[in-house]
Amino acid sequence: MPTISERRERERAHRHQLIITAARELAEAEGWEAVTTRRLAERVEYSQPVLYSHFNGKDAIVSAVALDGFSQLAAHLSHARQAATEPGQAALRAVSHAYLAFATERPALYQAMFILPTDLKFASTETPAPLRASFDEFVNCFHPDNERRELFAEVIWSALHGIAVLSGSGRIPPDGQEERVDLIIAQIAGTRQDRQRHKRGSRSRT
Amino acid sequence: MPTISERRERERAHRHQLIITAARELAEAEGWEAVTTRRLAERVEYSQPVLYSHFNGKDAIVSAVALDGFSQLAAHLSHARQAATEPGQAALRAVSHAYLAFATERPALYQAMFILPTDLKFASTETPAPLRASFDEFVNCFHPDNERRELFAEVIWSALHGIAVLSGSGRIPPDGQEERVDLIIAQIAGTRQDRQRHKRGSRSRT
DNA sequence: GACTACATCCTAGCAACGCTAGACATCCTG
DNA sequence: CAGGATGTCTAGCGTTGCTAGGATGTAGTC
Repeated sequence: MPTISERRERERAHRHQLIITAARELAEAEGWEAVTTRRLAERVEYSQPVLYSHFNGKDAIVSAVALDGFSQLAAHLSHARQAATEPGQAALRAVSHAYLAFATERPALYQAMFILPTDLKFASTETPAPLRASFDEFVNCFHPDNERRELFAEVIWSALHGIAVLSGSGRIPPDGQEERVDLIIAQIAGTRQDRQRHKRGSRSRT
Repeated sequence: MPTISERRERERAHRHQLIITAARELAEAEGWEAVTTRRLAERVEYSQPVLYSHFNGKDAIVSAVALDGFSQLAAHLSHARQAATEPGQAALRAVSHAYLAFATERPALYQAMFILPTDLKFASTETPAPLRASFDEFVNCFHPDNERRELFAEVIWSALHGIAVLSGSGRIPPDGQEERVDLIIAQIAGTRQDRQRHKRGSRSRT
């Protein structure tokens, strides 16, 4: 067993993660426009080319940060959902608030996940697990018998994302978030959803 | 009467608009990453510095394109709303579909309006008229007596924006848009609003 | 009509960007 | 201890947004 190259591989993996966290921290401290390959290299105390031995380019680094972010988001949402006193609407409310809290408290990370161009594959067979896990937190707020729970999850997610990004960029007033979320949940996950159950087949989502 | 400098001012205004449309056309043809100051200057057949005599920088050019876009969007939505056979939910449905159609058919323009960094002031006293006009198209789908019509409009807009941007970037499957919009409208503007009536003393139909 | 004053526009260049080739150093292997 | 592979850095390429300073042409005055 080549224990010697194992150590190298370990060090390499460690440095890989170091780059990712350095990029995230730099972005969270000064914004993504401040994350240049030079400054990032300086921060990890290596020269620029080592970045390219780990990632295909800057976009790949952003993608790695985003993927990390999805893991954190999935954990965050999962925690909120399981902390809810009861499933159903209460869980959905908890997850939704957790989602918006994540978006507002970590804007740079959220930006990497949803706004900056990344290489991540969404909604396909090669979708990374953390992405799917985050999405499933919404899906699992609905009853398994609900054939349209994925559709509901998509819509909820979209609405929350819209609220997050529009208020984050000042397109809608930043205050009153609470009110909007409450309205969405009341309308989407209110009693109506029970009536939907007997209708319509589901769409396919990979 | 300084007819001589008037002509200059006219020519200058004409060139101003020329730059804006050239930027938009270039973005729509090859994407915003292809819109560089050099290529744009070449396209309007002037040198780079003239761009800076019209705009403070590239962001200002993008902002001007975005502002133009909001005028088009407002007209587009207004047309759809007034073409609706009846006000209320039908109008909201028409406006929503028109909004998503605009977003998908003119992705580059939509990107300038909502994703790229711009200097535009939203949701403030100095909000440009076209922005407010676009927003009001949603507001006007609800009955004036509805005290929460602005809130409803914000939520509808947010949800639509979320759908547009998430599917546009492949975060959710691009097909099934129709279904999502239908769901949102049904849930937001559907029968549930009747329940709001006895709760808040208002009704949302136009 | 010549001269000054001014506005307009372009050539040339700066610093910073993402990215890469090739030289240099380091380490394991035989 | 040599040889080769591996890893890292220096240096530089092409492009970006943006700007200084000179050239060119126009307008106004004697």
